[in-house]
Amino acid sequence: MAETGARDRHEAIHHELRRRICLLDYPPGMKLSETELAEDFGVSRTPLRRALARLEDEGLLQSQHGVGTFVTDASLAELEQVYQLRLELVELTGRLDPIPADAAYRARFDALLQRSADIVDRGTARVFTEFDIEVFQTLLDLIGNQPLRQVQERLYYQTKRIWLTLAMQAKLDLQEEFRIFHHELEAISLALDAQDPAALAQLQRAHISMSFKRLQQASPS
Amino acid sequence: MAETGARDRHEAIHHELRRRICLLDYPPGMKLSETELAEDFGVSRTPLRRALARLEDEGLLQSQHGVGTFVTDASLAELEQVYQLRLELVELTGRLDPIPADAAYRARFDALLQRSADIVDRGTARVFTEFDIEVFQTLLDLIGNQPLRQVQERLYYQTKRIWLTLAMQAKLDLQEEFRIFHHELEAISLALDAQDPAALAQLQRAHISMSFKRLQQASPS
DNA sequence: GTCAATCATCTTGTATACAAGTGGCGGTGC
DNA sequence: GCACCGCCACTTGTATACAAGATGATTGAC
Repeated sequence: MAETGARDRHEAIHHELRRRICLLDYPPGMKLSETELAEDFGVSRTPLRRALARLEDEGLLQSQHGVGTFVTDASLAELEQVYQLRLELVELTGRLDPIPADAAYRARFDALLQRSADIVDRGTARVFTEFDIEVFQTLLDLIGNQPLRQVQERLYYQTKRIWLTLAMQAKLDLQEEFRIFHHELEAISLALDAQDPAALAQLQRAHISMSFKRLQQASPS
Repeated sequence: MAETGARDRHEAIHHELRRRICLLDYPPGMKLSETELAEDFGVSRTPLRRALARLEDEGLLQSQHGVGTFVTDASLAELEQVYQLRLELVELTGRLDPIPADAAYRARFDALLQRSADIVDRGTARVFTEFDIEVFQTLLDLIGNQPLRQVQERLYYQTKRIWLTLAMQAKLDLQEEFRIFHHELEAISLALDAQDPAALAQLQRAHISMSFKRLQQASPS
């Protein structure tokens, strides 16, 4: 833990902003004010700008001198390559140093599975997205290859906004989406019990692929 | 081209520092001075620190409050996961939107092939590394999937230092390394002529794999 | 002599003042 | 009425002063 403490602060701001962008609190095209954000987080512009710079490197923001800092678009067409890469990478998570799930992890995942059932009954698009992020972060812990884990995380946040965007435009059948996701979690739970990381990865790949197909159908091509 | 001009300056500094780290001008463990670097580039610490922050995110630097900014180690053991991931990713470059090589590109590559022959005769470890970077950048232009290209570039600079480190410790047979690399370029040239991106990717994968094996044998495990 | 505490000096991290740049608003000439 | 020019408010980018932190030397007590 050679962390300086400052690094933690940067990470916290970066994570929070990334979360807000992903949940469309800051929708695509929105102009962000550096001074306002700095006040929100109780820091000056300097450390805040470090977080903004990283988000810009990650493709979630774009700054223009003298104009403003804007949330980037999340169009399916532009992010199709990201989706295709995600498909391949998630399959790699089953082959490159997969971390076996112990009893504690399975208990943790079962808790998620329980909550998933609730969401099917009385969930909203936003609650579902928050839950999806939590599930994703949990599944990241099974990736032993650290650089692969980092890339996966980056690509996830680039593409996840699309689902919520279409969902809020009522282009998606939420009940159907919730039900499919719950089914995916049940399948993953089986793969965890079977201690078969490759199968787990292929399950995820299949669902990402199908989700992408549904988004394509819902999106005005 | 909405680039503000400032972005270009950041990129230039980032690229130059990355190059110096990769070529061991700044060897692992070296302490970098922000003020000195700022003077070198003719800017203040503020924009320089943005480049340093990005290099830290990319794993090439590490800063400690009150102590200094240090070049990270490039041990084969720690970067084995990066190598394994590179193996898989380079294979993907042949499947995800590969860009066919036109006549102009083949001419460009042939020029590299010519220079490669010279290096076999009278090259040094450093000249070879500079050339390797140039070849790598050229091959990047065949990757149509942009996020894949970005990840490839990041991982390359993380691992490339290892070769030069071992080479300067006289742990590698330079003549053999040069000869093998020239052979790889000849094979790649054939794949370009054959317009077979998948074969090209597999050739690269094979050579990365063999290079990794040689590094493992040369490294004191 | 040895140990410990304090201070000097260096580093990175932060806050703030200022420069560079953009866009809009209004005045002005016609 | 309309086109054009200049000014002004606002934003991001940069430079600089200052705070926080760490290391090593130095000085003092014992």
